[in-house]
Amino acid sequence: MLPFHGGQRQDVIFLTIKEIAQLAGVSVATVSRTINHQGKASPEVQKRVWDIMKKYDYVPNATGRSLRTTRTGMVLVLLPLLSNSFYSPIVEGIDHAARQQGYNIIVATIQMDRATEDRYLSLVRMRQVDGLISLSSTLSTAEIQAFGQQHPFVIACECPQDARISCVEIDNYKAGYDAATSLIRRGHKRIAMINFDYVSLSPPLREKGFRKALKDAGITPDESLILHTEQFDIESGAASCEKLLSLPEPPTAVFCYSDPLAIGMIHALAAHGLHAGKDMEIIGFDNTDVAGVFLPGITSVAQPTFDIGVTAFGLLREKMLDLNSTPKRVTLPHTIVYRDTAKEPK
Amino acid sequence: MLPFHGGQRQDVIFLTIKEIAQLAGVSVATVSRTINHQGKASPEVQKRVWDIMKKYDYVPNATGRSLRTTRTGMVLVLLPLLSNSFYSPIVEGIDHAARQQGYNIIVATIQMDRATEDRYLSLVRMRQVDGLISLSSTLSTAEIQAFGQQHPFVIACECPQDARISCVEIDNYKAGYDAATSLIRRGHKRIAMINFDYVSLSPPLREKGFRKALKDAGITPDESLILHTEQFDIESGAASCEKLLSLPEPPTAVFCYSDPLAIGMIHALAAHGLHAGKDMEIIGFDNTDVAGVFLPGITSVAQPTFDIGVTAFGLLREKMLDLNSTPKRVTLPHTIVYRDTAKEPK
DNA sequence: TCTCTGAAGGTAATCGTTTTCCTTTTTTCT
DNA sequence: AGAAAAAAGGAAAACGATTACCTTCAGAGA
Repeated sequence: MLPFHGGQRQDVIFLTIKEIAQLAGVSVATVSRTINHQGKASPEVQKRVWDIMKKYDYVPNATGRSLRTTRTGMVLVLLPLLSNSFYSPIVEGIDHAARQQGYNIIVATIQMDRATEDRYLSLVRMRQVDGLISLSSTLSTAEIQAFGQQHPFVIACECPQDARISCVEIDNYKAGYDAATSLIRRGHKRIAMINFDYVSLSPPLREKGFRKALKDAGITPDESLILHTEQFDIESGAASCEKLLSLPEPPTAVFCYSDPLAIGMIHALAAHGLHAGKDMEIIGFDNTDVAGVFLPGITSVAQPTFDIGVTAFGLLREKMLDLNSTPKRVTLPHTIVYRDTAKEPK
Repeated sequence: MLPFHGGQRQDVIFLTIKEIAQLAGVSVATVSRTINHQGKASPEVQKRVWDIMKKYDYVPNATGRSLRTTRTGMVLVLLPLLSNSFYSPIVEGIDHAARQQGYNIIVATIQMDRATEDRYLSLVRMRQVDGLISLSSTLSTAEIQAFGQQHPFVIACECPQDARISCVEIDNYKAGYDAATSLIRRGHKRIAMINFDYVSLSPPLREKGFRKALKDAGITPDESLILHTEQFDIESGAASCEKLLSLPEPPTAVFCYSDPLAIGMIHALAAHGLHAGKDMEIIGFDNTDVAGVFLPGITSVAQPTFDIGVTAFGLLREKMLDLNSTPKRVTLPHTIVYRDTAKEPK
């Protein structure tokens, strides 16, 4: 628990509802009711109050209001980091939905650091915000569930299977299956996967789907073609590419866990005088904006990011209205955006 | 002014300081003083209070606290949009500095929409946050100044020349001068500039610096080589490139207002079978993360983003401590990061 | 004329803290 | 030992809104 050293703002004068009431010659109740459009006051009185408020540039104090109503109108969104264009449209979706219900969202990054995450979780506990949407958490399943029991809390994109909490995500198993199938239908037989190996939930699911697709097509997965990296960044992609190229029989297509991995692949191929899309087909994941901008354009599995955001807020809203409502689990459909590095089959 | 419909959170029970006091057999004053490390209570009493708080998982209510102290410990950061990697490190810098002073930052995007911006400005007016750092505003100079007089408010990156308000930015004139000079020293004589033409403050400054560098080198700026675009995106870059290539005597080097413009140039060159860095040298701006990732690597003018963030919070802190302190204007140094599209001179 | 109803509006309690005064007890100094 | 000072802790007044409850008054219906 942090100490709190109050530093006042005594330097600027501003009016309270009491003074507005005095100036308008009515009671504070009437002013409050006027502000909140609760009728009760006659039109003439309301007009007088509005005029005074405008004249003196009155703005109600959010803190006083929140204390009384036990609601702040703010929702916290936690991201791992800001500089990942995958999250932006999700946040926009949340914001869009929140705004329609009169909420403001605030965004904070946890930098995948537990202490930082705790600092922001305590904003919820202290009721400085009304609810929380987390796009990536360092919490254990048990902790997630416990927190969700105490506060409106929704998870997007990385939902623990067994936590009783509202969440929204794509079907990662199916996404892996679809990506592999797409490459198979292009005629590839030796297909690699570069997977992310951190304690994260989606990688094993995508890999399972990937393997199943191969088996369904009568291809036995070659373990030397399934690599795991500790980061999903460009360097890891390049390193993995080198490994694959040094095999006696390199793959002709690769499914990457992320777009940066795909970019690393392309870099490494270029260093060998090879071209992604011609000498090797590549599919990335998340359809981040660089995928559409890169040369060559990167084929990528796209998540319905904006909808994920909208849905997440909807789920949170239910929880804010009734904390005891039963948690919902929503799955949204993904797509594959075909560009240069892997053409559309057929 | 928005009405406010209180929706209660009656469903979950939690303790107040009063109940903690009762359970510990002390007064609320003692509990409060213990929480805030204000001494006064004996060590034994303090321990008893901490134990009770831990046992019952007590967390002080931020709203009650804020109402009394007139401070929320939150600072609002306004961005144009989230999906621009230029802003991320600035926000990280702000966050870093804020954290050291016990503040939390919250990020919101204004989507370059006045109504949206107003909604967030009213968070400041309602005192739901203690201060505001804006990385891009749709407000007029007069409005900016007025707001800065009433609330702690700092601007970063795009500071109106004549507003009396604290701000931090680079020297855009010098940045334009340096970029041009770099190309001149590489031996180029026909140097183009693709500038941004929106009501923004930095474009004319950078252009002035660009022109001055040419003149200082004895080169008369060729007006057909100085283009203005309404967006600073990839499409505009490609379109501008086409224009330049269709000239009787195309330039051999280009200075772009942004990295996306540079990427557009590269795309268009590639479409003509030309290579950026070989057939034409290109310098972008902001050193966004795609610049380092792209093939070829994009040479770009880099702003000291993290430091801009740290400095911005420092300036805001001064204003939060004393709203009447005289505004400061800070200029930080830029650099040029050389990659493939324009080699370092000499 | 009398009662009843609804509208208009005021009074004061309340939300959960922090902090200003107090009072009481203990320690220190002479 | 006695006075002064310091330490420990409590009671209650803020902070600025919302709202439950009450009062007054005008008009309707009998």
